[in-house]
Amino acid sequence: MKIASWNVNSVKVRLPHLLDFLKNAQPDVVCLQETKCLDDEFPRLELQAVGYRTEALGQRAYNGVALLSREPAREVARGLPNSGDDDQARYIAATFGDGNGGEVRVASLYVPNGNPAGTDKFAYKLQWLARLAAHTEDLLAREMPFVLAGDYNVCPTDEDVYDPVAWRDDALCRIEARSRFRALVHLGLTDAYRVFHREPHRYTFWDYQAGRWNRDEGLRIDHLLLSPQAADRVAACDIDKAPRAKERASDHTPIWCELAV
DNA sequence: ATGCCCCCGGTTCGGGGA
Repeated sequence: MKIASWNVNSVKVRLPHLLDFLKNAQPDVVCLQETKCLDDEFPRLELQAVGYRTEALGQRAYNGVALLSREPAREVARGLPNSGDDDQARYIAATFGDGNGGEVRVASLYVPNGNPAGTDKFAYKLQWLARLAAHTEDLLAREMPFVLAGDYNVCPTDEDVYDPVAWRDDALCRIEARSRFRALVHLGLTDAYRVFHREPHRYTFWDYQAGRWNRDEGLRIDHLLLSPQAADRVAACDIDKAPRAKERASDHTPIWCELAV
């Protein structure tokens, strides 16, 4: 089962690139972030025409997450279970069959950016990561394969950013954000990318400004975190840089992993 | 030090992104 994650920065604008990605990468499940559209504006028919079903949690203009899949999604959860009165569209999860009698729980999540550090936005980011960790403890108790996929807006180490000094006080690199991310991972999750790639300076995001893509000056902030049962089955993981090179690209590019059945 | 670029809608600027 091939599972991909991609912050598309508007699913409507990026639809041609998304259709290309589906055709070229042939994923079974795709986790989207920053869809930036209401659910009834989601381009479901165009995706259905190439064999994908859609489960979406959107809002107007900002945020928005979705799951695309070849097989039907079951037990769809919209929003973190412990989200209280937080109505920002940042989490959707569902269970998918692996085609061999097994099942995998997949979440598409979009952690708040949190800039500038030290503001209420930063506090919201840290609180959101804490809520995600609390929910992850419940998921772990189920002892099943699951993948928490998405734009974490956290650059885990200085090896994951082109200029750690320039970014040290950014909300993506701040110690508090890294600490919350580490606490999440240390519950027992595995960073799928680092199972297969140990080299530093591999990125999933390149800012639109200042020619960052052309200089390969980016950050690794999109992650696939695996439960122990999923980590035992992971057969491959990589970043697909091709979509970022296109005209009118998202500032993020897809990351994917393959779980062996 | 700031902005560069991109997307959205209350559109022709400001908010948010990261």
